[in-house]
Amino acid sequence: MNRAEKTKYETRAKVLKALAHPARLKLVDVLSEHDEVCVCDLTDEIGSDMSTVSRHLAQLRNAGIVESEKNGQMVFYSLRVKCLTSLFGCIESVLKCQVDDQLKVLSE
Amino acid sequence: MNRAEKTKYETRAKVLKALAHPARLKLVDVLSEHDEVCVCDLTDEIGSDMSTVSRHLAQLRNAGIVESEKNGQMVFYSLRVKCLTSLFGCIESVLKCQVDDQLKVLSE
DNA sequence: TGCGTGTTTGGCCAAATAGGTAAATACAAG
DNA sequence: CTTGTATTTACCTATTTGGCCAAACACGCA
Repeated sequence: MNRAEKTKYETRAKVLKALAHPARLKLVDVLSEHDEVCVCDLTDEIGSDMSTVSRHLAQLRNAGIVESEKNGQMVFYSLRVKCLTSLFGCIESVLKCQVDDQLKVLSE
Repeated sequence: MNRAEKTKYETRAKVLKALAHPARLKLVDVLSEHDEVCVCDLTDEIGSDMSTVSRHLAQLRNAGIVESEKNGQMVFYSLRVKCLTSLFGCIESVLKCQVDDQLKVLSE
């Protein structure tokens, strides 16, 4: 891998890494169903400490997946990318393959 | 998050985690351009130790993204999922947003 | 059987990640 | 200015990850 290629895959990996955590996937899911959600509400959805949720959100923001806007003493997060549905569709098809494997093994 | 929801996001995260590494993204890219590739050739492409590449491939296989078949003393890997192009398209659009941000900052 | 090659695995270490508590910051209201 | 609420950050600890080397395996071939 040369320099350019390396950075290409590194930047892609950075985005995927930001998504590769159950709590952050849930956050993206919740945000895809609402326009803007404050950290306190997201904290309720996740069920972890608010500091933990805040850090997860910061990771998503660093990756360019969400953006935040302050309003009074609250911070509202929203999705920046709308294509995540197709992405999750792909993930699901990977999972479907796995299920098929299971069934295949059981029927042998 | 209840039990069912939790496992749902955990399984999804597992797939994303398997993809979230530059070397593994490169592997997927190479495999998407060929039918079957042996570990030795993939090792040349990545430029790491063969043991390292082997472990990366094992992770992709555990996630259901690739499959392997032994032929003689060589092991050939191939992609199981064909929709990864659309997935990478989505990643690229996230990256494009980031570039737009950069330009916006520079023009201010 | 023994040798050479391709692949995987075990052991180890350095670095990154996740999550909690507590402290710091920001803002609104009195 | 002080108090209370929302959010982020600092610090600490436990766990996971990535990578290399060496050893183990698996197979083809003499």
